[in-house]
Amino acid sequence: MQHMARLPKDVGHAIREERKAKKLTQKQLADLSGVWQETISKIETGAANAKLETLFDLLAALDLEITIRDRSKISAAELEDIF
Amino acid sequence: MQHMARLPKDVGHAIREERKAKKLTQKQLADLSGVWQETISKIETGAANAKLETLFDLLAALDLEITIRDRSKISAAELEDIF
DNA sequence: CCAAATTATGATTTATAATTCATATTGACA
DNA sequence: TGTCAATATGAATTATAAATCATAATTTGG
Repeated sequence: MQHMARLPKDVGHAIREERKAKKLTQKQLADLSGVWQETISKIETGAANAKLETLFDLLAALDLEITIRDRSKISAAELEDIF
Repeated sequence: MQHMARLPKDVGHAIREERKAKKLTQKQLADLSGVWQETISKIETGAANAKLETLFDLLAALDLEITIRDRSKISAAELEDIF
């Protein structure tokens, strides 16, 4: 799955979905990433405005990365249909 | 162009390239985004670990967005060749 | 090469994220 | 529905990003 994000809360949603897809609890992700469970909770619920380093720590633990691109590009949903 | 990012400094490089591609100075981007020129400089040179809100302010001003996806997906370079 | 524009750096202050601890709330399921 | 696991919340402290100002260094065009 691919997640488009334009606001911090979009990132929280993506993290939560990917964590659940990998069947991890917040505590397990905390142990894998070095980020506290409480911090993960706040990021996932949108109550936080994380730093990039924190985000990348979480993405690395979930084997994810981000790409930066024009908003006009083909949508994630369309890409999913192709690949 | 599409930029893959796994570390904060990758984000700085992407911002700088996209700003230059759009022929904007740091000051102009500052005025567009509400982020200070000094802050943009520090992010672009990798001397900063920005917050998500700051990143999204810059991306919006540059008409960019991010996507979050598995690291194993087809590479940005390959996608570029297709679209 | 000079001058102006652009970018970078450093210090200080202010705002806020992350950590830490404690505990409350919610969710899963026997 | 009672219990344990999982998640959320809140307070206090610590760490650090952003804002702000000043100015130095670098780049660019004439």
